[in-house]
Amino acid sequence: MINRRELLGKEYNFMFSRQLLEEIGDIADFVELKEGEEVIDYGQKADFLPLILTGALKVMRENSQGNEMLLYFLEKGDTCVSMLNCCMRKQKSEVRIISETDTVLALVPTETMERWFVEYKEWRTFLMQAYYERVNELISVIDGMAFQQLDERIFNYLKDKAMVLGTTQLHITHQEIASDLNSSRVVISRLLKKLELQGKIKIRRHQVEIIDF
DNA sequence: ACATTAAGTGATT
DNA sequence: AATCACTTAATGT
Repeated sequence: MINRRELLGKEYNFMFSRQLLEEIGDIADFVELKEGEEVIDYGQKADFLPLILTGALKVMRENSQGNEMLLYFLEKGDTCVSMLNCCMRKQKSEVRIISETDTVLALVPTETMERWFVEYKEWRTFLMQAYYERVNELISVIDGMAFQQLDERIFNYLKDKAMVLGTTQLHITHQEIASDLNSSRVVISRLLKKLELQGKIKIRRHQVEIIDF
């Protein structure tokens, strides 16, 4: 087991009172995930809400034919509000969540969460804020799909990814980009080449470096 | 040396 | 922007 209090304090000190931090530390289930491990799958139910202490998660969405794409990343200090439906209202998950990096989560049981909602103003504020941020994020996802050219989407995707990973050197294949954006490898390769010619990125095998942040 | 996987190219829809 | 068919390059066994 790890220094859970220290980890908690690091991201949530300014958000939560000492008392609430204590409660989280006592009650939440702290889990460590390796990169690529699944938090929840489509159709699953959950009875917890994850607070992200370190690392990042990616939230995926798929259609009935099994085409899957990335919705957005979640970082330390975030929580996954799309799981609120899932755990509070006993709904099945509409998304799949996977760890993008090694990650530490604090899983808060539903009942506890509901009690906190009554007892702690900061907790209400936190959830409302998280909700607000996700709605905005989703709107930009829609903008991307509806109004942007694919090359813009790729570039934004790369910048997002660089942001959550904290590096401009991304270890990624063209196929992986294609999967996340629900496109095909061939067109990704061509558009990456175009972005490179524009001086925005640098392409190496298994790697894309962002130049023009 | 051979197989596998990633990436590049031209043509077509 | 997607798909097909094919080539080339890099990497693992």
